[in-house]
Amino acid sequence: MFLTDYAKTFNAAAARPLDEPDCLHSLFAKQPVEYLAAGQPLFFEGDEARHIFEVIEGTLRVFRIISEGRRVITGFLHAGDVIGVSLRDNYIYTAEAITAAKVRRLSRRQFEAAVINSESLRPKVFARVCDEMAAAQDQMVLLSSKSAEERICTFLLKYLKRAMAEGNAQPIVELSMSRQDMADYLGLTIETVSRTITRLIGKGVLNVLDPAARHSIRIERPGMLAQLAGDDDDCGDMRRDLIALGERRRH
Amino acid sequence: MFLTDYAKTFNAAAARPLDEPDCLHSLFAKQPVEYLAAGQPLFFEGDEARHIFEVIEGTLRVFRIISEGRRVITGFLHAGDVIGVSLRDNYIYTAEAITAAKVRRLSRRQFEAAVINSESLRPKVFARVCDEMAAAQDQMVLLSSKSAEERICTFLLKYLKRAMAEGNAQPIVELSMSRQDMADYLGLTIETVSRTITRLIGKGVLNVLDPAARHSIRIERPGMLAQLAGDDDDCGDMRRDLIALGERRRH
DNA sequence: CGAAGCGTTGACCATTGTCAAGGCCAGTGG
DNA sequence: CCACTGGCCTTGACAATGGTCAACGCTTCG
Repeated sequence: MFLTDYAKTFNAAAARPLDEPDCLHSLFAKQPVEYLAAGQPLFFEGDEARHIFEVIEGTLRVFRIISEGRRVITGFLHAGDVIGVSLRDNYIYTAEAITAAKVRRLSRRQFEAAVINSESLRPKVFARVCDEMAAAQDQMVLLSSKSAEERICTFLLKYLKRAMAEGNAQPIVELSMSRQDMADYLGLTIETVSRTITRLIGKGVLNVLDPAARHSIRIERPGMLAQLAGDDDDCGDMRRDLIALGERRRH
Repeated sequence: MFLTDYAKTFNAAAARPLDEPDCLHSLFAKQPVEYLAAGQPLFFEGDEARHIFEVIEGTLRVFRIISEGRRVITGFLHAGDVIGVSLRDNYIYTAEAITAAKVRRLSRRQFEAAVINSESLRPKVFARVCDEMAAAQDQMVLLSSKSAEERICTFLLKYLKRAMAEGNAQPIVELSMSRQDMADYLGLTIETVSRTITRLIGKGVLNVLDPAARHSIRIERPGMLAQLAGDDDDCGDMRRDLIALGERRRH
C-alpha cells in the first residue's frame, strides 16, 4: 500500500542525511521524473502491481470505488511518500493526482533486490510499512468512533502538525484536496464537511483565509483544535501509561 | 500488527505442507504453549513490543481504548494468526483473550533473525503483512461507507467463508465474541447490532440456533447475505476489470 | 454575459445512538 | 429446590447526528 512520510520526517530529525546512498529516497534518485496532470491516474485498482512510486511533488489520492459510485479515499500522498510497497500481485486501489504532480518509479523487481541486499535499507522499509499500518489503525479508530467534528479536527491537526514539522511559522494549513475528497476520506458527505468547518469558524477555532481560496485554512486556536480532535493528545505520552494501567481518562 | 490466517489457508490449498521447516508456523512449533483464560490480556497498548505471538487455539480481541471508555476493536485473532509482526517499538493496541486460548511466543529478535536468514520465510512474512494491510483497507471501506446492515452482513460473511474454507458442511457461524465486541469492531452500538440481527432473522437471511446459544448463527440464505453485504462479491473478479475501465456497477 | 464547478446553507428526513426496561440463562446462596 | 443476582441480549421510545435534496452564491472560463 502507501507509506506516509513520517519516517522520513523522523530520519531528517536524526543525524542521517536524506541523500545518503542507503536512504530509501536515494533509490529513486536516478529514475526519470514523470509528470502527472491534475486528475490524471497513476494506476488503477486491479492493475498488476509492477511498480513502486515515490512522490516528488504534488498530492495524490488513493481510493476504491465501491457500489453505485460510492468512493472511499483511503489516503493522500504527498512529496516524499512511497506507494506500492505492501502489495501483492495487484493494486487494490486507484491512485490519481489531485494537483499537478511529479513521481519517480521503480520496478518491484529492482526495489526488492535493492532492499534485500541492503542491510540499512531493510529496516527503513520495515519502518515505513509499520507506520503505514499504524496510520491505517488510526484511520479505523477515526472512522469507527469519531463524530464529524472530531474527524475534521483530526484531519486538520494532522496537516497542521505536518506544516509545523516543515518549519512553517504560520499555523496555516494548505489543503490541496477538494471538500469532496475530504468527505470521501473522512467517511462524511460534502455538506457535513462544509457545515462542520463553518461551525469551527464560528467557534473561533479556524478561519478560511480568502473566500476565493477556501483551501487555505488558518488555525486560530491549535490547542482547541487538538481538544476537539478527541485524540487525548493533550496529555501526550502519559496516555499510553494510563491505559496500560487499565485506567480511563478525558472528560 | 496482526496477521489473518488467509495466507495459511492458501498455503494449505497449495502443495506445501504446513509443517515443513520453512513454514512460518513451524517457527513457533518448539516454543512452549501458554494458556490464557477468557478475558486475560496478552499484552497492553504501550508495552514494549518484545514478542511475536502465534495463536494456537481460541479467539483474542485486539483493541484500543480511546477517550471516556470508548473502545475500538481493530481485529479478532484466531487459530493460526500471528500478531506483532508489523510493529515498531511498542504495541499500539491491547490484545486480550475472548475465550480460553493457547498461544506460543517468539522474541522479535529470534523471529527477525529467522526471517532474515530464510529465503523461503521472507516472502511468507511479507505476504502476511500485505494481507493485513488489505484487511485494514477493507475495514476502512466498511467503516466509512457501509450501513449497519451491510456491516453485520460483511462480518458474518467473512466468518461464513472461513467456516466453508475449513470444510464445514453446514452454513453455521460460531461467533466466539459478544455482541459488544461485534459492536466495537463494526463501529456500531450493541443495540444496533442486536436490532440488525433481529431484522435479518425477520428477512429469513439467518437464524439464531438456540436462544441460549446466541453465538451460533445459521445462515439460511448465504446468497442474500452476500447481496446485503454490499461488496459486489456477487460479480466476483469481473468487478476489478470493470473498475479498471472506469465503469460503475451494481443495482 | 452565461454556464459550469465548487462550496455553502437551509429544510427535512432517516439511520443510528441513547436511555430505560425487561427477558433469559447461569451461578450462588439460602 | 428455589429465589436472587448479574451478565448478556433484546426491545421500545425518543433524540440527535449526519445524510438527502434543493437552492443559491461565488469564481472562473469561454
